[in-house]
Amino acid sequence: MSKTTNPNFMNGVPELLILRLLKDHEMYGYELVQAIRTVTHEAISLGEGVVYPVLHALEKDGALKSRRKAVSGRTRVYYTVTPAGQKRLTHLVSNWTKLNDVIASTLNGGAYASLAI
Amino acid sequence: MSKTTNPNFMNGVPELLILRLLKDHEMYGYELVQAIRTVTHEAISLGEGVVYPVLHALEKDGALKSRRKAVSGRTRVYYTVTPAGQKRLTHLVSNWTKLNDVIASTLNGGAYASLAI
DNA sequence: GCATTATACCTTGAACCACGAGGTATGCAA
DNA sequence: TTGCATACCTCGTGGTTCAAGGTATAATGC
Repeated sequence: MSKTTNPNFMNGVPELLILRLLKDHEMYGYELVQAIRTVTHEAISLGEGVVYPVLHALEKDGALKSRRKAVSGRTRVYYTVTPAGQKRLTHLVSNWTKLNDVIASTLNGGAYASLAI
Repeated sequence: MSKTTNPNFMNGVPELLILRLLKDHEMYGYELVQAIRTVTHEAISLGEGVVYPVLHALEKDGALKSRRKAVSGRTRVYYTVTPAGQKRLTHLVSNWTKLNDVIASTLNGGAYASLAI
């Protein structure tokens, strides 16, 4: 009777990164794709197929707000974080940090000592 | 033409935890399910539906070795890490650490300063 | 003596996310 | 004028994780 209560505990990292980057600067999708690559020194490389859907979902949820802006003939859609988005970001960061701590301590083996074997 | 080169960059954490725990002690599936819960202080709770398939896959890949053992009428399947599994663990840990570092530095905002804006 | 819980193994179907590939369109450089 | 970079988007696939179910034995509770 497996009783797990983690709703997909590892997911949502793209969302986390995107919210975090947008918190500092208003950005548009295409820019984000490259910013993530640059910021993570190529370690993480999210394609447009990941970024755009996340952006749309976050806006639909009220975590982001967008405005269209014409730049030299092309249209860019700039996104900014709403107060709701800010709250969501805080929550995601705290979750990630917690998760990370327990994984790190498990890898270091320290936590296992607490087990009664 | 999105060009991403991360084959599902966030996955494989259950595998990582299982290999890490088995490295210290020979364990059986049901025991692992609870060990993970205990070790992570309930932060991560992998069900049997996660653990058993991972165990089978790892054994099939030669990363684990199993032996059946009868304990008070019940049969337990104990798993140990093979040299190949040890190598795999090392690799997974290094990947996880690297990934983690870039995410952490992104969250801290330090990395963004390296962007030419 | 009987029912429930804990132990111990397992599989399966759905859900979800990330991915790659494709599609449209404009501007600029070779 | 051909190609590449910019800039937006969607869709189908695939791989993981999930909950829920199934089987069977031992121990505990009433």
